[in-house]
Amino acid sequence: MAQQHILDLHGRFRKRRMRMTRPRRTIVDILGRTKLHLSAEEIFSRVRKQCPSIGFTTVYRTLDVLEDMGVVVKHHFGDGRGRYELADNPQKPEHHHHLVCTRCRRIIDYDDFVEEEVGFVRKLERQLSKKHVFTITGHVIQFHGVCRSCGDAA
Amino acid sequence: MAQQHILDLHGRFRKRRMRMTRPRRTIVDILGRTKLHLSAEEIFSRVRKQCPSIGFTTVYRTLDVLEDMGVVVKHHFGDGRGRYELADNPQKPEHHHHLVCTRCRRIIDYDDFVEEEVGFVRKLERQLSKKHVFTITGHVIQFHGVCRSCGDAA
DNA sequence: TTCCTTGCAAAATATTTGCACACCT
DNA sequence: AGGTGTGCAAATATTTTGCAAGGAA
Repeated sequence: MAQQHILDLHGRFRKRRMRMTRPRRTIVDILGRTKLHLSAEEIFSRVRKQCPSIGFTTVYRTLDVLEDMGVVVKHHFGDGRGRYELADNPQKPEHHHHLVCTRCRRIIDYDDFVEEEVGFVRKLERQLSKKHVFTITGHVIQFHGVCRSCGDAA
Repeated sequence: MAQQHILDLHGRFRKRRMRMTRPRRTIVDILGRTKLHLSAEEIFSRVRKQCPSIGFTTVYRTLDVLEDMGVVVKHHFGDGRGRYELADNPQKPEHHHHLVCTRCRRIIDYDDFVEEEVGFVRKLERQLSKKHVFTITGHVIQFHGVCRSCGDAA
């Protein structure tokens, strides 16, 4: 819950003339308590445990809103459904690059070589942006393959 | 059609105990004639112009097979549908990194700074692979933002 | 009290599967 | 002939929308 104060959700919602409601609080809370990248369905099932009256639709709508506000980040890892994480999760580094296991679908957030990588990406963005007259607002960097457990099992 | 000989589809299918059929030929042909990243539906609609009897299901099944064979690459650009391109398209460089316009959904294949980028990615892959005991088989690198036309219009 | 939010049911999208028939080799 | 490939319809899976009722400020 503490993080909710840090995030100042209430204030951020108010600025948008939006209300702080139980579903919204619950969803942010759940995202703040996991290191995983949850799908809407996974979030829904956890939400129901805390508050069975909340519907699936609300989960989707809330995630959209939170994404819009920059509170959550939505990812696509190639399994056909969106996955969400808190943009600023106290449990994770602020580096949204991933290793994606194509067997078990596990996602590993890596935080190695971040500085080199960030430096490289920034430079590349500057160059591409200029050359293609393209305003870059974000990027996706993923490495796909087989994780240790799946590799061992093989 | 010429490329079909280059690709030696017939032989590659035979090796898998699979047959060279009209739908398969047609779909590869269509992918070989465009620089775009077509969705299954877009491919289907082009297929029908050449051969109206081919069904949607066949398009999906064929694309799966071709992906499996390494003839086509499937991409996800965040709009909820898969998009396909020939892995070795004579019309495009062999570099599957993209700029994705979040307004008009246009995809720009860039081929600038490829050498630096490939070098960097290889190095990163080696390091990550070792550190996380993860066998890397591929990667996704995309930059999202607003393309020139959409930016001008704004 | 205002009007933002929500839940439910239904719709919209995207993709997959079962099955009988058609077609390569 | 024999097994692979295909079309159609139906099933899945995921996400979105209409609308009346509920709830935060």
